[in-house]
Amino acid sequence: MSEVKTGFSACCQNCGLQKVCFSNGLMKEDIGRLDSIVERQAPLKKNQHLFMAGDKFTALYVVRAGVIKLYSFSGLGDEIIQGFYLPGDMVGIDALQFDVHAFNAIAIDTVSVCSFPYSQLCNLAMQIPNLNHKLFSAMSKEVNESRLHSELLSKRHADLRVAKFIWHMVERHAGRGYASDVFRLGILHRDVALYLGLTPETVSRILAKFHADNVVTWKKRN
Amino acid sequence: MSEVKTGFSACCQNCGLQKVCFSNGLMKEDIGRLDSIVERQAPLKKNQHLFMAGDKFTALYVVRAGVIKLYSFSGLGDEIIQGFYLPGDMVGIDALQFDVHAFNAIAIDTVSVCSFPYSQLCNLAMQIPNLNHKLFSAMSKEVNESRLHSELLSKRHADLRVAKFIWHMVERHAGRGYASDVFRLGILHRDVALYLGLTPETVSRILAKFHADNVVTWKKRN
DNA sequence: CGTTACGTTGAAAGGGTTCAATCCCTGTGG
DNA sequence: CCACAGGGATTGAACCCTTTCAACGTAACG
Repeated sequence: MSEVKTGFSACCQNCGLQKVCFSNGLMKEDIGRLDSIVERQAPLKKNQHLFMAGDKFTALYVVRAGVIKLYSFSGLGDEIIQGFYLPGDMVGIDALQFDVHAFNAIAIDTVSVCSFPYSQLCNLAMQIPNLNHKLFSAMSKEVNESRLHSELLSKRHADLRVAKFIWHMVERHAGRGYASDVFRLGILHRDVALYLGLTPETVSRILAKFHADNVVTWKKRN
Repeated sequence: MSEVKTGFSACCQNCGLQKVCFSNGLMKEDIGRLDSIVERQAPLKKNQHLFMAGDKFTALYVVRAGVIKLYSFSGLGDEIIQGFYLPGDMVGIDALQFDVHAFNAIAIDTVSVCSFPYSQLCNLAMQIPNLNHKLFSAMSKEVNESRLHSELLSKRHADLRVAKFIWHMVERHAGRGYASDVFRLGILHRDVALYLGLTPETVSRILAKFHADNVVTWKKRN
């Protein structure tokens, strides 16, 4: 779906996502070694799970194309959305604490991922200090993203949340070199609402208001 | 302030926090090596900063006694509280992404911390696979805590947020072996409110309601 | 003993939720 | 090719809860 050039990356060296992948900045030689442990499975279809809460932890993933939604359930029934992962983002860090996944990860799109078996990744990291640091950095990034989410949720006014959310998505797209002023956001209003702690109706109304003010234009476009 | 037995831990070996510290589970010998790089400075006084946003990253910290508040500012003026760190918790992970601290860390209490200079910690981690894994695990824990915070904030009803917050604090105290049904929560209502995305007034009202229902009792007690 | 900072309590106002009805788009099957 | 079904988006009106603003109470500290 999303207009991503996957770049037909049979290997890391000519992957179009090098600038956003955690491998960015490693020496060519080291990237090669990393490449040798990557497993690239068949793409996930829409609504297929990458992993589910409770699954045993085996590997860290990097999104290659599409969007992954991380979510869980609270108390009874209500879904909580923790984040959306775009190409280049690392998924699965939640499982490192207990060797078991704490959340569910589902494909919103058709999604393909690079899979890094944890034990092998660890071995490699022990030999390549830079790689180890990159992993730390990626995890720190995950923490900070999550804190940003908290910041969003603590805004009292719904329009601020929506505005910041859109802005954040624009930035992430820009950081990936995609056209950032016009892009397809393959995320349901329902999911945006859940992510922002709002209802779909509210999101709809606010977007309508933005539209009226010509801040944002449509056809699933921004 | 908080009735913590600091245990006069001149070194890690006889520290009372071993069970909650990230070093938990390492071999005695390795803990010794870890101990050799720890720096234990003079305690922070109330309202003294451990680090501030923008500070260069030099070390990871583990709280030994007291409570650290992690916070930042949004847009203009309004404070956002990201979390409270109790003894045994690791602070400073936010800085790993860019080698610069993203948030402010301030002492709520009198606080003492163990400081682990990052470069030395890294060196050590490269030699002790278990230690490296513990670091990953600690970061994952940080991510998951943060996601829990998001979950709190996405609750619509204020009383649920407060209840879950108290419950979470009770659990954390219990996990540290403190009396979990009666403890001193050295956190201002103002700070609780900010952490929960509410106003102090609302928190006050809800606590009063809980009190009336005999769910929670007082004198800064639970 | 007065000052300051924090907590409580009250009443009014505003904004988001809720529930329900309608619309729109996509995909399906005749 | 068109009609229909179904999921999601939109819109409307009433309600409810939190915020806001203000005043008052209270504990700590010099």
